Amino acid sequence: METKYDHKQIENKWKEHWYRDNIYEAVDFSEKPKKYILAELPYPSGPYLHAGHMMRYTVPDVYSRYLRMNGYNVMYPMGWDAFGLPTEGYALKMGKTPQEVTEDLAKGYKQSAQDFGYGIDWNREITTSDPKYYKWTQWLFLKFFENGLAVQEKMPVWWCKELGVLAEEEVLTGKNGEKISERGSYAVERKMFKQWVLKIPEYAEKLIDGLKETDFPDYIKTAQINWIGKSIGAEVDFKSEDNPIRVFTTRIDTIYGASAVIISPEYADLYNFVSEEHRGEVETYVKAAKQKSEMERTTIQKDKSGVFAGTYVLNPFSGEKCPVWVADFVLTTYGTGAIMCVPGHDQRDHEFSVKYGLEIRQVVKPIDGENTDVLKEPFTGYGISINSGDYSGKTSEQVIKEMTDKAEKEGFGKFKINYKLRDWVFSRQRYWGEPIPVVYRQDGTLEAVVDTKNVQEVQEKLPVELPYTKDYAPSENGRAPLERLVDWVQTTDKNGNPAKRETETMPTWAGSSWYYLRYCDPKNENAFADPEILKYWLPVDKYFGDGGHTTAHLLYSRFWHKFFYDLGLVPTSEPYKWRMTGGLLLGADGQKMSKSRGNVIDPKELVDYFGADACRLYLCFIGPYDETYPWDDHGVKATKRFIDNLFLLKEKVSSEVSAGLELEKDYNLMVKKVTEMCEDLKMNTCVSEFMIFANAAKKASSINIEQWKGYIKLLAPFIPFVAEELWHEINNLTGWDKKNSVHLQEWPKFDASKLTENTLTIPVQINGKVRAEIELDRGADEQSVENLVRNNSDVIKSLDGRQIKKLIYVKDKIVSLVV
RNA sequence: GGGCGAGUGGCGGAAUGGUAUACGCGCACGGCUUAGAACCGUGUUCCGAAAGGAUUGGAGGUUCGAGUCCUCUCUCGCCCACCA
Repeated sequence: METKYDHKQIENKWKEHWYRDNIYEAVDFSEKPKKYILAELPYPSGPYLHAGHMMRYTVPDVYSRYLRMNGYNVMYPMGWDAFGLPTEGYALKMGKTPQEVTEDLAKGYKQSAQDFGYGIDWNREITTSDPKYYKWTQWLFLKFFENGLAVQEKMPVWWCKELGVLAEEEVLTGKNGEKISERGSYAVERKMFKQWVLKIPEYAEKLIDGLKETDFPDYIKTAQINWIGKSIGAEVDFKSEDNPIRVFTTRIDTIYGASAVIISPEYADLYNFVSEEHRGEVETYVKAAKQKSEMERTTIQKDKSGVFAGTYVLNPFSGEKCPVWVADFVLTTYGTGAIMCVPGHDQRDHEFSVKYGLEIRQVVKPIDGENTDVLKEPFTGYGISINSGDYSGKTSEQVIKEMTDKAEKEGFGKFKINYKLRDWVFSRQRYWGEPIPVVYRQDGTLEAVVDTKNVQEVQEKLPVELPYTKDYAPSENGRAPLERLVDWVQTTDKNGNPAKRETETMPTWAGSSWYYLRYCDPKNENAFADPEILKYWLPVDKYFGDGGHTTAHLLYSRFWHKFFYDLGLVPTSEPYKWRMTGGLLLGADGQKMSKSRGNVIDPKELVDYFGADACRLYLCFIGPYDETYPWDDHGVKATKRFIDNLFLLKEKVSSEVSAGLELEKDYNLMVKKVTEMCEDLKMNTCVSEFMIFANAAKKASSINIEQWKGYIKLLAPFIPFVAEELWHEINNLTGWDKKNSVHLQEWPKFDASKLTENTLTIPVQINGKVRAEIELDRGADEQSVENLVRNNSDVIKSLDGRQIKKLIYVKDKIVSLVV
């Protein structure tokens, strides 16, 4: 295509100046007000940033450039989340070590971010796999350890032989309901393993409460609240000759309707509740359930199954005998692993009871007295208790309180809050991650490598460096690869006795849980960050990231932050003030980009061919940030054409006083709108405004030089290279001086007096339909407008003799007639 | 099954309760070209020759006035999924 400028030459020239002089520097303690704009850091997994990254980082870059020109001290940092599976996977594929590829990939990513002209302060670049960085990841981990929030627990975890242990969040449900790994789509199964876990449920309440302090959009708040899954209820014992069975319920008030107590197949002392005669049957069932759990237990089974255990327990309120059943729809990992089955008032219990012929009894009736048939359909709402002894006639809320109190007083139960949020499995049987800085003493007990408060010890012994090895591939047996480095594993404890190092490593999430803190003070060797500097920069003002991270990364890092806040390590109780989730960029065919489909967009090719500015402008123009779009070559061509036209418009610029008069309104309106839209992050409509002005300017006889300068400044955040070029040209700046960069200039202002005209045309509606237009003076009074309307020929024609019953005049906007 | 979000031209999309379809793509016609590409100009929601009429997934409602607010309903997307 024909082009009016040599984008390569322009880009190379300005890139060189900008980054050498670090014009996008974020200054600690600057007098200017600060803005911390953050976009999730990428994990290096290819030689160049991919198209999705461009989509993720361009709008935040435009926004931070806008803020910088508006007088803010802006930090828009970038780093590389190099530890973890993506980079390790890439290294395995390339037959190199992760260390080697990380260095190359980080270089390539940095280069591509600069090719795109991102306004990043590169003095703050970080890499999570850099020992200087993960020294502090380890130190922070030890804070959790010292405070009992990082512990080892034997627990069922997702496991697959390709990847080892996976976190709940790394497992997805496949097309047929089978569980697969997020990465690689391998079949996963449940296994019992001793695992490091972070006790995030201890912060469940604070994580819910803290949302109030943020300006997150509601859908993100709700997603987090739902994920945490708070349930208020009670635990109650059903007595037996042996130990009682304790159940968790949110509806203790329905206990008179309990037809059974159901325990999960993995229930700890299950066989205490199985009679001799039912033992065989139960064993078969438990075995089958286990099989299922190892294969595809979670295949969506609306179909419930279970077996009678042959024994009975006593309902603590009614004193009735209650049969004990075993069923795999009851989860071991939630509540107590046992439930009371109330078929009249719970959907699942209803299905189960219908299938096995258990008694269905109504113990709550709707408050409005409507008839319900619990035999057909359970009634799950609150209402009035019936058939419930002394409790009958009282409201559900009342009964819940009274029953819980009684259970507590008499010692057979208690008030209880449960959360769906589980312990965060924090160890991985992989090589490429932060070594967990703990040793096993000879007696098998654990010891932290250092006392985090002992400054000298920290400097001497952290980080526990990940030993270099070419033999880093995951083990067939799922054991940690570091176990194979026998010499490394051997160490000593604090007392000089032989000890063994922990060989498991932290998950990818570790480094990214606190990276936004490190950006504030990235080179600090004595602390993860200086408290005073953190106080200056925190919280993050705007956080842009991936939709998939709403319940994983975003929750994790809030958890870390809140814990650090409790320790007095960070100055704010929340890390992020505001969050926006970005959409995806699809291939031109509307499908997710993938090599197998052959629809992958290569940003390097695009930048080479169209230039960075055209690509940036297209990504802004394509639509709102949080939506998903297919790539469209025609779209970039259009933005490229727009930039080309700037080089034609340039010829019309004049410094004559009379120049550009006809554009005054267009220009001022554009400044006003673009300013407001940038504030609202509506970059797509900003581009429309630029085009509208260009269209008007094309028709105008001349453009005033001041208008042109303002236009270039408005364009600067969007097309930084061309803007810099045009700025230097119009100002006759021949050499480079940082302070003359367009990106450090002040944002244009608009003249409100140029926006309004004295006469305007407004529509006249008759019964809701526009029938005429009238011309009037701005601010005209109702009487004069009515005269205009009544004498308007179109109105007279449309009225066709009918009388005006009512006239509504919205000043300077519209006239509405009712006839 | 639950939660959240969204439905506007052939397409991406725009619209503080106040002239729906801005801006761009595509398309059509014209110009420039030996020709094509590129570029430039004009037009382009639909029906209709026009006058006019219809139109924001569908059905109701509130209002002088609804894409926007309320109720019901359909479809799609994302997240979660037996959490007692």
